Amino acid sequence: MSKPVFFETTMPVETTVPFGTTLEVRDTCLCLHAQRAARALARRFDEALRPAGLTNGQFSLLMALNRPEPVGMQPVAQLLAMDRTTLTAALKPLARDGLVELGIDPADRRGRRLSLTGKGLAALAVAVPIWRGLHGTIEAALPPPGAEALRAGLRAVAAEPQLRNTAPSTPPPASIHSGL
Amino acid sequence: MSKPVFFETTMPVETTVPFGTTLEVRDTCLCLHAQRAARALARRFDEALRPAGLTNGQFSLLMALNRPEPVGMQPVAQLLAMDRTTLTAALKPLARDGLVELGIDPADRRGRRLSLTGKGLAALAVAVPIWRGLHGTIEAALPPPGAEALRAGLRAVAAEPQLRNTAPSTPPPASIHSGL
DNA sequence: GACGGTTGAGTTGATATCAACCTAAATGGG
DNA sequence: CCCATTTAGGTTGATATCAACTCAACCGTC
Repeated sequence: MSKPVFFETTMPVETTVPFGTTLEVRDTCLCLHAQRAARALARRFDEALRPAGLTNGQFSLLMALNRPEPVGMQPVAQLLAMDRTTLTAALKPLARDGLVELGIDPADRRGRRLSLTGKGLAALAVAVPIWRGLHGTIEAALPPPGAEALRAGLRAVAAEPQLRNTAPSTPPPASIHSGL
Repeated sequence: MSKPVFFETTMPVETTVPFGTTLEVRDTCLCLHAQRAARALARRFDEALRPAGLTNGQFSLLMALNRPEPVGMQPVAQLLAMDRTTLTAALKPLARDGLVELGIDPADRRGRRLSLTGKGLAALAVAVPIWRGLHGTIEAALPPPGAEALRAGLRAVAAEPQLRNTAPSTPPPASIHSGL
C-alpha cells in the first residue's frame, strides 16, 4: 500500500475522471437520455410494426411521403431531421421492394420526386392502426407533465442548427476553431 | 372523369391514408420525435467531441466503464438501453484502438470484464469539459419545463420492457401469433 | 453562350443497430 | 458424473447513420 513517494514526472500523470462525473453524465446527459429513449421506442415500434413489414423509420418515412404531391428529398430529410445521404440510403430498400417511387423533377433534373406506390400506401394502411394502438399505450403510461410536454422538449432539442453535408460556401470563416 | 361504374371487386380497392393522419403522426408520434431529437443531439455531440476522438456513443460507453471495478457486458448494455450485440460491436473499434480492455471473468469464464485503459481515460478526460460546455448550452436553451422534466419523460419511455435477444425459456407459448 | 459559383444527389467507408442463430460455460437433477 | 436447461457472449446479415468526396444540373455574369 505504501508506494515510494518519488515517481517519474516525465511520464504522464495517471489521468482520472472522478466517479462522480460518471454519475453526473449518466443521470443528466440529454444526449444519452435521448439515445436510450430512441433505442427503446424504436425497438417497441419495430416489433409492433413487424406484421406491416415496416420498421419505425420506414413507417415515418412512408408517412412523410403520403401527400397529394410528390416531394423532394430535402424537405423530407429536414422533416425527419436526418442527413440527406441517410435518406438516400433509407429509400433504397423501399424502392427495391416497390413501396416508393423516385421520379425526376422535370423542372429541375437534379431534383427527385418521391411518391408512394399503391403497395406503399397499403403497407401504411396496415401500419396506422398498429401505430395508434401502441402510441396510445405509451402516451397513457407517461408521468405527469405528459406527452405534449415531452414532445415540446424533443422539438426544442431537435430544432437546432441546419444539417450540413453540403459544401459550405466559405468553410472556416477565418478562425480555425469554429466552435470557440 | 366519368369512369364506368363497374369495376373489379376482386382487385384491392385503392387504399388511402388520410392526409390528416400524416399530419397527426408528424406532430404527435413520440417515436419520430425521439428519433429526430436523438439524431440532432448525436450530430451536435459528435461534432463537438471530434477533438477528443470520440463519438457521442463512445463517450457514453467509455463513461459507463469509468468505475472502480471492471463491469460485465449486461449491466452496461442495460445502462445504455442498447442491445447486447450492439455493445459487442461498439466495443470492437474501442478495443482495437486501445481505449478499452476486455478481460475474462475468472469466476465465470463466460463473462467479460470491461475496463478503461489509460488511453481511454485520457480521451475521457479530454471529452469531459467539452461535454460540460455543450451540455450547458443545450440545457440553457430549453423552454420552460426545463431539462429535468425532459429527462424524466425520456426516462419514462426508455424504461420499458427488458431487452430480449436472449433465447426465451418457452418461446411461443402456444399460439403461432405471439403479438395478437 | 462560356465560365464560375451554387445547389441537388449519389457513393464510399466507418460505425451503429438489432433479429436470428450459434457456441461455450455454469447449474441443477437424477 | 451426465444430461438438460439456463445463461454470457459472439456471428451474420440487413438496415441506419453520417462525414468526406464526387458528379451533374442550374444560374448568374460578362
